[in-house]
Formats: sequence, C-alpha cells, structure tokens
Amino acid sequence: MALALHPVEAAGRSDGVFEQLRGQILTGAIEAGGRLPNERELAARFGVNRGSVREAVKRLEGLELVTVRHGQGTFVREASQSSALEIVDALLREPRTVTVELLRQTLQFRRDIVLRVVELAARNRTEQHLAGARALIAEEAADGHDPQRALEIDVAMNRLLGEASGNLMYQVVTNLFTKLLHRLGPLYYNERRDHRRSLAIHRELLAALEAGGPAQVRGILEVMLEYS
Amino acid sequence: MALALHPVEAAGRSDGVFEQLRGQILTGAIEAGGRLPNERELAARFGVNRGSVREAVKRLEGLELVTVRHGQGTFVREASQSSALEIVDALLREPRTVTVELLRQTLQFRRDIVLRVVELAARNRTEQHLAGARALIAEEAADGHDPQRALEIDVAMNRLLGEASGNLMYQVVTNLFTKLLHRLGPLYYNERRDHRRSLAIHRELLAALEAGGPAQVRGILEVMLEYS
DNA sequence: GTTTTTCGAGTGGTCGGACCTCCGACCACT
DNA sequence: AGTGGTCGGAGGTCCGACCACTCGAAAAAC
Repeated sequence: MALALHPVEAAGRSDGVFEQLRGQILTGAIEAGGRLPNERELAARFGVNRGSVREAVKRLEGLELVTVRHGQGTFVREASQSSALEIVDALLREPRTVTVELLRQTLQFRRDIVLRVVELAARNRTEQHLAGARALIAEEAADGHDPQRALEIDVAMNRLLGEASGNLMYQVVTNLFTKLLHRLGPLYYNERRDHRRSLAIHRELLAALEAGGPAQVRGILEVMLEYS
Repeated sequence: MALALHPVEAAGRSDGVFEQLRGQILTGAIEAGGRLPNERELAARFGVNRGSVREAVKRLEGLELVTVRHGQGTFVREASQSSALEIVDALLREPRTVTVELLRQTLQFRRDIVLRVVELAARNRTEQHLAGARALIAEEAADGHDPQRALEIDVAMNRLLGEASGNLMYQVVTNLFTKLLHRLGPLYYNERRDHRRSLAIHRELLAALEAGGPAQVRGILEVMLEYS
C-alpha cells in the first residue's frame, strides 16, 4: 500500500497528522481491519515527533476509528460501527467522502430530529426561552442583514431550541447540526432573500412555541423544513 | 484457589488521567469557563509525564469538554454545549452524574430513535438483513440461554437493525445505545424470563420487518418498548 | 500624563531519544 | 508434545530541552 502521507508543517502538527490519518481511513485508503504503520514510522513519514502522532491517534481512538493494541499495533475499524456521531461531520469535511446519498441521510436525520425537538420545546419551553427567542428575532429584524451576524443569530436560535427541548441528547444532536450549519453556513447567508426567509421562519417558530401546541407545531415545521 | 493476586495497578496512565479529569469536569468540580491547571502542574499532581497529560487533554478536546488556547491555558466548556453524543455515555459512567432525570431523557431519546429506526428498517431492509435476523433468532432459540451469548445476540440484533435502516446517522446512534446496553447489559440478561422475552420480541420484530409495513411496525414497537 | 513599544513570565506545542511493557514467533531443552 | 527462554517489534511512558504564542507590566516615546 502506498499511503500518500504528506509531511506536516505549519502550526498544529498534531492536528495535521490527525486530519490526514482520518482522511486515509474514511476514504478507505486503509481498509477496515488493516494495521496502521507503527508510530515511529508514521512520525518519520509525517516528519513530526512521535508524540504528535500519538496525540493524533488518541483522537482517532476517541472517534472509534481505530483500536490500539499494546504490543501489536493500531488497527482500523469500520467507520459505520462507530458510536461517535462526529464521524458524519468528518465525512462531510472530507471532499472525497461527501456523496449525495450521505447528504440525503443527514438531512433526513436532521429533519426527524428537528421536528421532535420543536415538538418537545413547545411543551417544555419556559418564559426565559421565549424571551430569548424574542430578543434574537428583534435583533435579526433590526439588523442590516450582516451575513456574519445573521449566521450567529441562526446558530443561537438553534441552540435555544435544543435547550428548550429539555432533553440533553436532543440538545447535543442539535448542537452537532449547529456546528455543521456554522461551517456550511456562509453559503446560505449571503443573499438578502435568505435573510428575510430566515426571519420569517424564526417568527413562525416563535409563534408556534408560544402557542405551545405540539401537534400544530409539527405541521408548521413540516412545511418549513422543505427548504433544507 | 488461594493466592488472591491483585492485578497490579491499572495500566494506562493516560487513560486514568483522562477519566479523572473528565469526572472533575462533568461533576462541575471545575466549573465551565474555568481554567485547568497548566500541563506541567497536572503532570506533577497526577504523578505522570506531561505527555500522558497531553494525550488525555486531546481526548477531552475531542469530546468538546475543553478548549485549549495556545499561550493561555486549557479551559472548561459547558458540557451541554458539546456536540459529542458520547458525553451522555460519560455522564452515565460517572456515578455522581447519573440522575433519574438523565435516564428519563436518555430513554425518551432512545425510544424515539428506535421507533424511527425500525420504521426505516422495515422499508429499506434487504433479504440479507432478514436472513441475518433469522439466523440470530435461530441461534437464540437453540442456545441454552447463556447470559453472555444472549447479550451478544441482542447486540448483534441492534446493529443489524441500525444497518438495515439505511441511514448512517441512525446507525451510529444505534451503535451508541448498543454500547450502553453492552455495559449495563449484564443486569438484564441473567434471568431466564428475560431470555424468553427477548426471544419473543426479536421474533415479533422479524415478523414486522418481513411484512414491511412501516405503520404497523410502529404500532408493534410502541408496545414492545414499554419494557425499557 | 498619556500613549506606544518592548520584553519577559507563563502556557501550550514540539522535539528526540531513552527505557519499559506487552505480544507473537521462534527455539532450545526436557 | 510440552515447557520455558529468547528476540524482534509494537505501543506506553518518561525526561529534559527548546519553540511559539499571549498577555500584561515595565520601559520608552510622545
């Protein structure tokens, strides 16, 4: 196996090693079950210290992309067997692993989750949550549609929704989508039209939350989410 | 069998540091926003090398429990702002952070997800998935209810369901629940009654999958999941 | 007196090279 | 055949040093 490993320079050598290895694994350059080159060789190939390699491997282990066996080596695991939701995030970062099918699955999941989150939020939201949402919407309406600020507001809105759901797991998953949005966001937040649309959606959302009826909330959101 | 030889001191200093720090953070011993002692001091306090501390910190960073700022220090983040679903797993490991409320939220989430997974699986399953499920059930029926083996079969059944859903994100989340089950499992798999019940559920599940109708599947599962 | 610049202490980031521990395979002796 | 010893290779840890970044206080310039 060739394994094109580029020497890591610049700052964040450990990060660079991590990203390259992650890419090699996710793209299948090292198939599941295979063994990584030993740490000393990896260090030499990347042109970094062994410590940096070890830090990178620790992170890979955290994502359950590899298993480290003392005395034997580091072995690649099947990404789909991981229980770390961030691997989807990683797959979406890697241009070679982004497929329309993956996007479809991601959006399907997001849709399901968001619907449920809003439903729960409508039931569990407190006055503070409502106040927070109102403040955000007010700012959004007043703002001169600065793309950067618009994105921040949308992110804050998402986080608020997750928090209002009153369920940590939903909140965490929401945070993941927020992160994805934050990275892909600039693509969507440049047009003034999008700004108006976003504002309208947020307003309807707030109204639904205020009403509090879980059922109709789902109905409203079903339509809104078409834009995804 | 005299000679009660204790397994000499736990291996994996880096892991020990990680777990201790994780515990300190999750229990709020170091509140969000606060700064960790610097790496050199942590190494001294834990009685390990600085490299081990760094590896542990890298893992914490992967869980988004801390943010490392070059030149400033390592800062604790709000766990609820993380996008790493494994923090729930971590919270459930830490006795001090397990609450009935957290369990309720987890089970609620699991219920929602499993329902949806089965629904998707009924729609997307292939013949291979059905064959796999049949094989597992056959083995389960033939087996002399060995607790260990029963757990493995249940785990395999879960993984199969996740895979059959045809959605990577649902599959990964399912894997997480499988992991939780695998750790908490021994509590549930000792009784023969549970074995019979498990078998019955798996059979109904298979029947539902074979029928393929998403709607009725939900209905069946709604009842089944009551046991959670 | 106020502003700007400099610089040093503190903290994370990297280095390299040493030693220990664990695993698997081979080998030598019984 | 079985037992134990040996050896190479892999990860785990340690040490001590130096580099890079931040921030604020001290010094210099205004």
